[in-house]
Amino acid sequence: MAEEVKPPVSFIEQIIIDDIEAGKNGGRIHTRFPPEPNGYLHIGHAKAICLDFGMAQKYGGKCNLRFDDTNPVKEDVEYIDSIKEDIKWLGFDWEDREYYASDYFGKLYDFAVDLIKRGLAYIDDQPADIISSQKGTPSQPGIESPYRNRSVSESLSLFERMNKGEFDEGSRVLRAKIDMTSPNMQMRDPIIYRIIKSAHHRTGEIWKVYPMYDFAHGQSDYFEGITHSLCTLEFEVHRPLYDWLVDQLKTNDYRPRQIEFNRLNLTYTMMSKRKLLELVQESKVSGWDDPRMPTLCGLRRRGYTPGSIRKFVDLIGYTKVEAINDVSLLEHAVREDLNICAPRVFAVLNPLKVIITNYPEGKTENVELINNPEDESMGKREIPFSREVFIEQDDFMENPPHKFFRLAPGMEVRLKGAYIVKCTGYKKDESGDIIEIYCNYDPTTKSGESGSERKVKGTLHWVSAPHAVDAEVRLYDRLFNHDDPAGQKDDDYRSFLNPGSLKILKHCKVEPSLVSASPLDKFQFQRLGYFCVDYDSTKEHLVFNRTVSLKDTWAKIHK
RNA sequence: UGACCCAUGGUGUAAUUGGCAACACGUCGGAUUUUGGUUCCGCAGAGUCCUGGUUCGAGCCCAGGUGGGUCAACCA
Repeated sequence: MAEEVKPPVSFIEQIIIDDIEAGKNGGRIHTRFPPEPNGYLHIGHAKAICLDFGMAQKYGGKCNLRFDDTNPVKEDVEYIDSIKEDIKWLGFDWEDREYYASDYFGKLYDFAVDLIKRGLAYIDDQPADIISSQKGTPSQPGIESPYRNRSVSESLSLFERMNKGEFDEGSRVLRAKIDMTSPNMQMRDPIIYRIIKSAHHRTGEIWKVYPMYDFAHGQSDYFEGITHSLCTLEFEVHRPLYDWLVDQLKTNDYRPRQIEFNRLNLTYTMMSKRKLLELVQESKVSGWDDPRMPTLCGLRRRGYTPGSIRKFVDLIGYTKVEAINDVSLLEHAVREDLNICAPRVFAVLNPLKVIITNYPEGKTENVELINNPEDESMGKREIPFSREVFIEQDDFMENPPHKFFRLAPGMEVRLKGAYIVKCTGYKKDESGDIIEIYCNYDPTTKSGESGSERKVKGTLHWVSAPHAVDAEVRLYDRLFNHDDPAGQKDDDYRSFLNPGSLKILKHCKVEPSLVSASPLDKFQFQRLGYFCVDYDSTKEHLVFNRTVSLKDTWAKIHK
């Protein structure tokens, strides 16, 4: 019937398809994901991971994991495990191809020596500020260093002595000899090696000189046989340098190609590693895995599924436009995923006691409930029902507005899975707060039995009071109340922190089946939202995190 | 006195490469529903940043503007 609509491919995927057809690099597809081990992965990295691993997977290629560890002062082993865990969690596998830029320090050093010998690199003895001032500005050409034309043998011996530790950090650098008048600043004799005397997490004290990013990345791609080196837009101006270096290195037809795509930006979210670190250090959040953080460990703790993140990334696509994606699309992706896989349970966040006055005292009966109407194979369960139940405070109003399909004096509702009840009265305390509701139930209306056909407007979730289990529920909302918290020149992002981003509810009542739940288990609290068990949770003290609320048409109408 | 990149409904992407601007999310209606969820149906919403040019025909090609972004770390 329906026309076969071929799913659109991104411009990058189109290039890959074309390259395969043209037989470029022997028709091979080989990508890499190159994180720097200096922080935790966030959802922006997930976008890159899905592309790097996804393209390899789809086109019968491979994707390497390569830690870009060229700067020992900023990087640490501590991050390596978390990065690997997050990639696996997302559902990708680098098999045995776990590499480090530091694996290539020897080859890189040799290549640098080779460039010096070919007159394409030289040692500059000037300090950083002088080199910087000679670089010119984007609109003015730079001027050449007085050391630019020193002899090959002098550069060679200085480079060797730099690596032996004979000189102080910052006293000399190795520069590629390209073009100080290039309109592209990256080509104005870029620094390719600098002296660093800190120990490296993998190579220890062996090296005293370390390659810069530009001198490591493209060559590492080349050494690994990468065909498509995918990175974000800000590296676009580095591409001529990437190509220049590959040109000096290549010996046959093979060459890696750098292609840039747009970074992920999300509304009400901040993606800068540095600022996220500040939030952690200033205790604005509980840590890198605070459920409000856009880190993968934060999203995981919040209850996001790997599938929902992949789905989201798939939805937003890859282009060269600097876009800001709406978080509501991410939320849509989790709801869609969780709707299929999360079992439904009853939990009352703000309990209000209902006494069913005509129900026998001391009686308990079990009622049967479907675990997930979207998936029959998830089966059924029984929960206890009795004379006293808790309902949500929001589900009762003394003076209800039009179209309020819940409980109010004289009104009838169904307690889902159990009986239809009618409100006969209520009690207030001295301060006027409603503390108890009285109802009559209709014994002929039990779910599944003949009298249950009768329709009522509203259906409420509930928990039997004597059987209820206490739980703590953490309600999370967006961390910032500005849709672009980091993009405001005149205001610090901290001024946009949402004071209501975390509300802790201590005395929630949940159905007894939940005591056996373990951390990261996901549920739909019926009529409320999706929740998952927090790491802090124990059998004695249950803790749930709200992943995302259900869509709430009533709240919207009523706003 | 620069170079490079980008510009399509509110948002994100498409458009068989020059042939009636489509999809998703969101919004707004309606149906179904023992979740005000889900599902289903439907409406509204852009004539493709501007000005010219080429062409029978331009979102797509060309020229010139405008607007936005990136580049001046011994960071990646």
